Amino acid sequence: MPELPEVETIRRSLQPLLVGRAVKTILVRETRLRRPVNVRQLRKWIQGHTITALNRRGKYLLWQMDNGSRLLIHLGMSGRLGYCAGPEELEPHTHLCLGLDNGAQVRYRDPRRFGCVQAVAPNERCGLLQGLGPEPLSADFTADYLYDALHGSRRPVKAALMDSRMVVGVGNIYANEALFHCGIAPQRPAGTLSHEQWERVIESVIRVLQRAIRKGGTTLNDFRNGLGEPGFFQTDLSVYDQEDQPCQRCGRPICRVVLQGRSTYYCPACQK
DNA sequence: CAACCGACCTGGCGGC
DNA sequence: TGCCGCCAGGTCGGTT
Repeated sequence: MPELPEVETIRRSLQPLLVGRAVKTILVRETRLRRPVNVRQLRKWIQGHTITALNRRGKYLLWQMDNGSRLLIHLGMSGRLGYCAGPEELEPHTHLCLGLDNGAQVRYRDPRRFGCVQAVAPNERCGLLQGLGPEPLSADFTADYLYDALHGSRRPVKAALMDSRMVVGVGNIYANEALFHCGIAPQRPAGTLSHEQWERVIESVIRVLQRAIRKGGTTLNDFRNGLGEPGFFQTDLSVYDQEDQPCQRCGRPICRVVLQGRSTYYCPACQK
């Protein structure tokens, strides 16, 4: 479900409600996520402490606590975080409930259980965050960097964009969309792009992510922000899930192929 | 070693 | 109506 714009949307919706609040109770109803939830660590480092900031790194949400620890949450494919002001009925697949000092709860739901919830001790470096590439909306995401890093690479440019060691936060939807907007074919070997083409790729990635954030993310099925509200970027999708639909630029049908085991959409006429 | 591929899960949908 | 196969926004570890 969530790529960078969706995680950022959740972050922005929850931040004003969480910062300054203490986590009083932690209820873990299911520990079998992608990696087992370590309940002891959660109680030790998170329970009883106050949230000082809500940050994001790629697709990870990072709750900064006043003792220097962090609560790291990844939503996988189907994860949701929801703020409940009152004692609403628990929805299915609610694996974690964090009770706040104002009586509200933050609930983590994840039917497929591909997500991750982990407490990181103060000053501990978290393995999951090691080796991540630059943020696409930061000054580190440059054509120089990508041109050098992918020089000589024969892997498809789309695979490179979706590799979190290259750049974080770009998933299947936005990789497809960005490549359409800069006119580069997804299967094009990354090492064949010129410096100027990387500049256009970067410009497209940034623009599509920013527009998606402005629209509150893409709700294909079930994405909701922390307040339960959907996003609206799905109406702006140019190629993702648009097989056989006319290309916006040339009118020829959008093609779907499978690349790296992922559905890949593009216009063979407009993208070279 | 870069690059590919299956595995991890549940739910929803289309086809028969 | 119901069953079956396929597909899904993401990683990661093992294999080639």
